[in-house]
Amino acid sequence: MSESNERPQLKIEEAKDKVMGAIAETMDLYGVTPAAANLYATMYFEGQMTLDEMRAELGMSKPSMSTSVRKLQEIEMVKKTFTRGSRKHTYAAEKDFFHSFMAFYCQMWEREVKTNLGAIESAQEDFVEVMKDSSSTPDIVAKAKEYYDQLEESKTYYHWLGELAESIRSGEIYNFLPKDQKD
Amino acid sequence: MSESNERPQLKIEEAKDKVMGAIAETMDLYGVTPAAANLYATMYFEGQMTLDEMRAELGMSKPSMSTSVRKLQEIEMVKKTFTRGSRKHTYAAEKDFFHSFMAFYCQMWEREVKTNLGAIESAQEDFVEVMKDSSSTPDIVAKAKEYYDQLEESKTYYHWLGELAESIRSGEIYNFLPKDQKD
DNA sequence: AAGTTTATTAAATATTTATTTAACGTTTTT
DNA sequence: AAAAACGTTAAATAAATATTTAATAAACTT
Repeated sequence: MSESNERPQLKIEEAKDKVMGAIAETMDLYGVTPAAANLYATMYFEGQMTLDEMRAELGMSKPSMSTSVRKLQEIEMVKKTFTRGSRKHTYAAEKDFFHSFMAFYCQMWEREVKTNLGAIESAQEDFVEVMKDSSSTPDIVAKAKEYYDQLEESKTYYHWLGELAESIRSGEIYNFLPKDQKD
Repeated sequence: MSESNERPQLKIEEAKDKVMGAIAETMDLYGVTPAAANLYATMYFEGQMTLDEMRAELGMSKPSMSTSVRKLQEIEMVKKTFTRGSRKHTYAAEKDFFHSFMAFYCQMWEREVKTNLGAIESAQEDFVEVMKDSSSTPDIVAKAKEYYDQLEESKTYYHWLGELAESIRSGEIYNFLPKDQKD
């Protein structure tokens, strides 16, 4: 690094830091650890990296990098890259935010739909049984019906959420909201 | 509570518990504490509640209820209700999940767009300056341009995310994905 | 096959976050 | 005006989570 390009070089680093800071700051929203957030922010401006390079860059332990990378792979924000000749594994940041958005939210929403809809269906069966049970007093039956209806109403939401996830996975959503919309 | 309705009554409680469990379990996705998650799950099957009733129901401290309620109000999953005659504040769960979805995600995405887009704009200005700087070597300029372009590309995503939030806030999204879609 | 490099797992530690107890301020009631 | 009820804030404790060091396992090289 020569003396004449030090100032611009510094400016580049500062500019990168601004963006990296913002990314790391908003990534808590994605439920990742600070280490993983910083790692992604770093990788966003790098090509592929090895665990050792990550550790050197962030000044953290290798297992921490290993764990963080795995977490980031789970939500598809980092992908493994193949590098012939090197024994070290290499990874690269997924830079297409549309892809990350899809992977993260669809996974999350699908889990929510599955878990809650499952519980709702099961509970509704119970409420029906209570309503049919001859030992239920009228006010018990009324309560059961009230809860049943409340759950039935909520199913509309979970179906919608599932549809939303599906339309994002399929890309159909972009017919409604184009990627390159200018306004 | 008479002896004859104990079985159905128990069944109702068990059915509620299933749904409450699922709600509490998936609410970690919304970044709330376990106390807040359990509180919302409880309130979902109740009408309005006072802090003391919450504490009694969950067996937790009053400040914990106070904090949890405030957090849930922030993401609009609980709203304050007016009860004339009582000095105690009363709160009720927002049972319209569409509303909660909107409040939570739009707030989150708008924060992300604002923070990251702000940093990106600022960084891009820096990269432009580096490119115009006569003391920058050709490879420095090339690097600056590369980063500039990468950021420019990413702006498409943030604009899209902002649009998505807007269409959810306005309800326009339901033209594309109707609430009551059956399939 | 032995030795070396790399990644992962396990156990221990450090840090952060959630929760509680205690204190405070505000509002209402008498 | 004094006392009581209620909610919130502050400090302390408890619990959970992230991170590290140390140990293990797997893959490659010679």
